[in-house]
Amino acid sequence: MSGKNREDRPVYMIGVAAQLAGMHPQTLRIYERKKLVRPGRTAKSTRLYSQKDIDCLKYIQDLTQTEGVNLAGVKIIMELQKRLEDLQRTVEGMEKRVTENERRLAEERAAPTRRYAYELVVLPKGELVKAR
Amino acid sequence: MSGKNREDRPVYMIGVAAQLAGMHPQTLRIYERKKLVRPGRTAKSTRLYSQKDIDCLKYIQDLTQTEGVNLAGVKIIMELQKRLEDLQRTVEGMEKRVTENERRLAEERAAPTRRYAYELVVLPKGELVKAR
DNA sequence: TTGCTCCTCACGTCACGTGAGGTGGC
DNA sequence: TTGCTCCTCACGTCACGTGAGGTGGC
Repeated sequence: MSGKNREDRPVYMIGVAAQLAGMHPQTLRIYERKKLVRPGRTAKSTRLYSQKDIDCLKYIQDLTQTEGVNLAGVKIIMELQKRLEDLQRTVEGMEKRVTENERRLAEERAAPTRRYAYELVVLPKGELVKAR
Repeated sequence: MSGKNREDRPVYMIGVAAQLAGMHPQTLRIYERKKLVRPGRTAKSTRLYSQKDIDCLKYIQDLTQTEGVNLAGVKIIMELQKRLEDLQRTVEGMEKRVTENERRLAEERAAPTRRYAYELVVLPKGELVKAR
């Protein structure tokens, strides 16, 4: 993976970002102070927002306008969402492991003879095995 | 499992519940209206709070007082917490399944000879097996 | 009767969004 | 210069907790 993809590249100045998100520029400054969004900065300290930041702003807007959540709540909700997504990925990874293991286990049980037969042929030519 | 355990039994009337949670009784009524807590009711519609309800009230108090979250936020946070706990239980169940399967798989691989040896002795007495 | 319960309505406080006012660099 | 950026301060609105006021059943 490369470090930053297109979505992560900070490109919009605050005025454009605010317009894209349908918000007041001052609101974006408030959100940054409360650490809800972390735009990049130019050397001259002008804020630069990425597409990901814009998406985040829209999500915050949904929580505050539609759901009526305040900013303290938004912060915690976003953290929980992140933890949920991480855990969801963990579950998916484990699901793969479980089905893979169960497939192997079934394989191992269905065909033990085949494997053993191979182990038998490594005996020296002409030798006999006596059954009890 | 029995349906209700000790924690779930609604026993405290609103005045006692409010005292235990360190809140105003009226606040408890507000929380019920917003569906943050669902106390039981007597036939005469007097609210009855369980220990679980009291714990829930204390959790809400922590979110509102310490974290500054409003009630809309509390509602969503509690839902997310529940989903996280459910998912956490799923992960634990899967972990058990993974380790159990991997143990069996290792067992199956470490001792194929033992199992095959058994399969060999079911041959009729005195019969011979010729190696290639 | 006392002390609880139920409810509704009103007020004070605080969070937050909007906007004004003044600055500085492309 | 124009239009952006940066910042701080102030005001209006709304959510929510507190409490009053009036009711009814152990």
